[in-house]
Formats: sequence, C-alpha cells, structure tokens
Amino acid sequence: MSDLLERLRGRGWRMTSQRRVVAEVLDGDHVHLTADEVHARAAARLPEISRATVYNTLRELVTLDEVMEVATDGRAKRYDPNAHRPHQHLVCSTCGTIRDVHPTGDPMADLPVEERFGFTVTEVEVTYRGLCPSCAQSVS
Amino acid sequence: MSDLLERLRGRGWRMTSQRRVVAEVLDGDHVHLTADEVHARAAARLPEISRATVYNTLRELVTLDEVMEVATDGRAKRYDPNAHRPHQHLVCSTCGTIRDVHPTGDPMADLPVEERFGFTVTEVEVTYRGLCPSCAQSVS
DNA sequence: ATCCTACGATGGACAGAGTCTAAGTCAAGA
DNA sequence: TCTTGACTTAGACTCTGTCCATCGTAGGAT
Repeated sequence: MSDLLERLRGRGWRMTSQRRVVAEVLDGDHVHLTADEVHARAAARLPEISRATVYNTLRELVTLDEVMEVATDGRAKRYDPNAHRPHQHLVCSTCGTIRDVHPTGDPMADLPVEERFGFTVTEVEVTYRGLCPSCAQSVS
Repeated sequence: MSDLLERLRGRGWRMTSQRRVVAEVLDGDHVHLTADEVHARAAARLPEISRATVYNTLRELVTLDEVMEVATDGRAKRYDPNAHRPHQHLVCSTCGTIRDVHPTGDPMADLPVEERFGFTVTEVEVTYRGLCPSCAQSVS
C-alpha cells in the first residue's frame, strides 16, 4: 500500500497528513470499511481530521481506481482497497461481514446480446449472500 | 397482480385501501420504482396516503417475498414486483434505468467450496452495468 | 530560508432516504 | 352494531452523504 502513496504523488496529488492517514487506514486484504469506520480509524491517528475530508479523499481514491466502492445493501457504502485484482463479494445477510471471493466463469459472457437491450455493458458485479459461520451458529 | 391481493388476504392481511393502492402501483413488467415514486403514484389515487405507510407496506411485501428489493447503487432502493421469476438486473450507470435480464449459466456453481469461507451461501445477485442506448447517444 | 497562492481541510448547515412513535382510525370478527 | 387490535398518520428523528464559506498549508518560485 505504500506504493499507493507513490502512485498518488506521481499523479500530482498534494500529499497531506490527512490523505496519508486515510490511505494508510485502507491497507490490507479483506478490508471493507464504511466511511465512518475509516474516519474513526483515521481520527485515532489524527484527531482533527474531519468527516468531509474523509469523504473527499475516498471519492478521489475511487475516481483514481485505487479503491473500490461496494454498496452491498441500502446502508453505508464500503471501501475496498483491493481494487487491482478483480474479485466479487460474499456478504453475511445477518452481520454484514464481507469476504472477497474469486468465482470461476465469466458472468459477462452469460448475458446474450438479445438480453442487453442495446446497452453498452461494461461491468458485472456478483454478490453472494448467506450466513457466515458465526451467525449460522447463533441461529441453530 | 390481482392474485397478489388474493394471496395477501389468504395470508391474513387486513385489506386496507392503502395496501390495495400500493399493490396496484406495483404491477407490470420492468417496474422498478423507488419508495418515493411508489408514494407519488399511490398518492395520485389516494391523496392522504402517508410515506410511512408506503414504507411499511413495501417492507411487508418484501418479507412475504412478493416484491424484490433492489439496491443497485448507494441511492434509493427500488422495488421489483417480478419476484417470482428469478432474474438479474442491467443498470444504466448514468440515468439509473433498470432492465430485468436472464443470463445463462449458474453463478452459484461458479463459487468453489474453498472460496466460501464456511458461509452457507443462499443467494447470488448479478448486476450488469453500462450505458443505456439514450445515455450512450448523449455521450458521443 | 521565506514568501505566495492555489489546492486542500474544516465544521456546520443542509439534503435524501428511511425509521420510529404516539395518537387517531377503521376492518372485520363477535 | 360494537369492539378491539391492527393499521395509518404526521412529524420528529437518525443515518449517510454533500455543499459551502472560510481557514490553513504544501510545495513551487524567489
């Protein structure tokens, strides 16, 4: 992720402590934080950081394709730093936990031309839903 | 859709003019209204109907699996009365228009066991994104 | 090293989507 | 027709996110 900071600098980003902290928070695999969670973690290191800055920075990271925006439900969007390796998501219907998954097959090829209604289709997003192990246990 | 009203009555629903109007608004193919749009159309027939009632009724219809809730982006959820025939969605990234589509293949089979992380996977949701014909035209 | 200035940060108001609550209304069974 | 609990209502409230005016500062120019 440190190379993220490099790339951003290369793209003409003005490097500020706020942006650095947000980028650092979004580091690792299977990280799917909401904007508020990002703000909380960033504020742990840089107490004065404002919500607006976190939202702005996240939006920029998404625009630059450095971070993926994931809207799995009607609630808060989540931000996924694993934007360079294509993947899909597996979501727990109960607690909302998200895992990155890599299905086989190409869903794009599964949509016949006559089912495209003249659209220029550019993306497919697959969301698997179910119960995570610990939620499954508390049900039984 | 009139049989929806029958089914609901059979399930012990108290039939009110509000519920009837909401159910009537949600009739047809390729209908993907937001809660606010449902409210607007319902209010055209029953001016005093409140937003809360529309939300309550929609939630119940979703619980009863009579209507599908579709959260395609971070915006308002949409309600799809075509809940009995399995299908996926094709969404215009620009204007948000939705079409029901029927891809071939079974995405559920494309998720290997070792990629399930112990989850009990019950649903797959595939969302195709792109530009609808009219938005594609205004871009060029 | 210091100065400049445009880009970025701040916080508070605002907006959109949805939920909750307390009080009033009414569908439908007795 | 009466009764009652389920349903509806309006409006307050919450949550997520955006906007704006103002202030601060990164980093190039001197």
